[in-house]
Amino acid sequence: MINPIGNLNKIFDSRIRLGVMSILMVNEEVSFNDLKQMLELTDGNLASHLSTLEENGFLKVHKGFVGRKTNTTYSITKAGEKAFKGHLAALENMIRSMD
Amino acid sequence: MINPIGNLNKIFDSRIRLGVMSILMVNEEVSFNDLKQMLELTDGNLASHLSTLEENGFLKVHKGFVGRKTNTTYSITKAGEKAFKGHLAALENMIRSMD
DNA sequence: ATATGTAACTTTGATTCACAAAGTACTTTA
DNA sequence: TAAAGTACTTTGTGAATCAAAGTTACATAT
Repeated sequence: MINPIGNLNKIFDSRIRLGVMSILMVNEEVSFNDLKQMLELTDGNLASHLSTLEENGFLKVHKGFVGRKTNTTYSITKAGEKAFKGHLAALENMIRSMD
Repeated sequence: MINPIGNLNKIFDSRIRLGVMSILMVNEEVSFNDLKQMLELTDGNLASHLSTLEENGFLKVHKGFVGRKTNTTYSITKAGEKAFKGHLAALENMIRSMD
């Protein structure tokens, strides 16, 4: 591929999805509310980006409890990790291999 | 800023504008047609992204000739370089400073 | 002189995306 | 019982993306 942007993953063009993935790369499991606060998003906005990532098989959802309150957490899948690493590699490649 | 995506530049959410900038970071001057071929874009699509970058003061345009044919070239501005470097730093920060 | 070609756009129109705000269902705490 | 929290979904609006076609201006070939 000569085209320097051809290997970038379209899913990660979104800064929010990029942010979610980068958080999940270094944190095994993160709750909906923590993501919401870290990224300063409304519920609806976060939920829609999370479902895009889930539909693409990049993360998985765990519905549980903290004490008696519902608590949904998210973690990255193998496929998500692979795709995200691939995207970062493409970014690095684009930036450095141009000379 | 705690929010890991808060320092990303919105202009560079677009893969195409990211590609243009990364090309112009390492090539002093690049023609419209070269950009078009490198990024595999239609005229209109490239032109619109270029004008967004220009409106933001990130690149400048030189209208010249090659022999007798018109030849428009683009180069990065100081502001563009600064913004792009800032964006890359924010990306790196986001990816690495999360633990 | 006419037609064809090339460069660099602009315009148009359709589709998709992003986002806030409001609504929903369920539970919990005061 | 009322208020608040969790995790959504729905709705509506505006913005962004893109291909395709049209445009302007010059160049070259016939």
